Amino acid sequence: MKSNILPKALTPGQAAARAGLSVSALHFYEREGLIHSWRTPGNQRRYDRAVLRRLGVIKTAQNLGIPLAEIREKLSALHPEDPPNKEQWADVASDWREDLSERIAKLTRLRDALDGCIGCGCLSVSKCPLYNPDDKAAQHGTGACYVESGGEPRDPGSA
Amino acid sequence: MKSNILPKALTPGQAAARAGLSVSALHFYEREGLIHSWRTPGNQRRYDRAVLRRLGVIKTAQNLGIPLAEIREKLSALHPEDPPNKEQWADVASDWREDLSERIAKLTRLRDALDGCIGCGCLSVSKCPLYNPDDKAAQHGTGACYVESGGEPRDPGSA
DNA sequence: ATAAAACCTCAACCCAAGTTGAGGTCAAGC
DNA sequence: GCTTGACCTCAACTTGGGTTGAGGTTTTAT
Repeated sequence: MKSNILPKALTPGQAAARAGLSVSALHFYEREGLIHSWRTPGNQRRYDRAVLRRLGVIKTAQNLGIPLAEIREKLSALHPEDPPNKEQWADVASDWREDLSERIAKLTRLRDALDGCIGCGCLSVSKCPLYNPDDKAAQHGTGACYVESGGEPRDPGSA
Repeated sequence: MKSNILPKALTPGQAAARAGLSVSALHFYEREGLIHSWRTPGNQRRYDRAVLRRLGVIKTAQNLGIPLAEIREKLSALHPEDPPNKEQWADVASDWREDLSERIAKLTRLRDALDGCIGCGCLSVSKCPLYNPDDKAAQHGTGACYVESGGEPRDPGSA
């Protein structure tokens, strides 16, 4: 630690520590076009403090299972260095909000299904939604679709 | 399709089609000890119909981002071939239910945070929870922890 | 002035979760 | 009795998301 005043630029180590990531991950994200840095005369990376927000968003989104490619796409709406303006950010955020809501709904449906299973001894084939593929799914070929409810079937190749 | 009466044993192709998976995935799951089959005199696999439930559970859990290793662990509580009894199943299910609740809570926290961002123009560093790592996280070294709220810090090696 | 810590690039490796393909066998219909 | 499709094994490949290590440079602290 060299000082307590907020530095205007972050070294890789600082950025990594503050984002809770490894330096190699920062390199990786940069190669993948998710973040941006500039160099010192001695060729070392420096990051704008704004990178921390990007990293926060990246980490968070990843945590949700959103692949980096998709994160990059959403983030590409924001200028790589400039602080994003309100509109841009709002667009990204509301896009993700929808995504999030969908995921929440899906998990909630599943949890409810699981609740049913726990409570009712529904192993009797006819009621348990987790058991159901057995009886119903043969009709359209995909299993466990009760939890998808609107997702694309994703034909896995064989039949 | 050879007949409409429910067969007692499923061929790989049937099982795959009804579970919405590929045959190669079934092989893979079997190698990994998640499912079980027996062989015909001619060395071809046959699956008990109960495998469909297992596959449903596997697929569903995977959908939640639960890694196969963990799924295997939970499923190992169930006899590989016998229909699981109520208690066993309830144990597994309620375990997962908790997992699910946690994930839902996390996603919901994130969505709310995002909502705040959209509504309030909180790009001003001081309020936005997605922006916050910048200001707060330096205090304990991990970023974006507002959304973790209880997760382990997971020191990534450097500093 | 020098030693240590942090940094650089590049290539190779790791894991998970499968898929793909080669080369061969089994089973069903005509 | 033969062709066709489903099946078998085994090894290699794929993608995503990084990590590790070698070999060399820059920056910082004393």
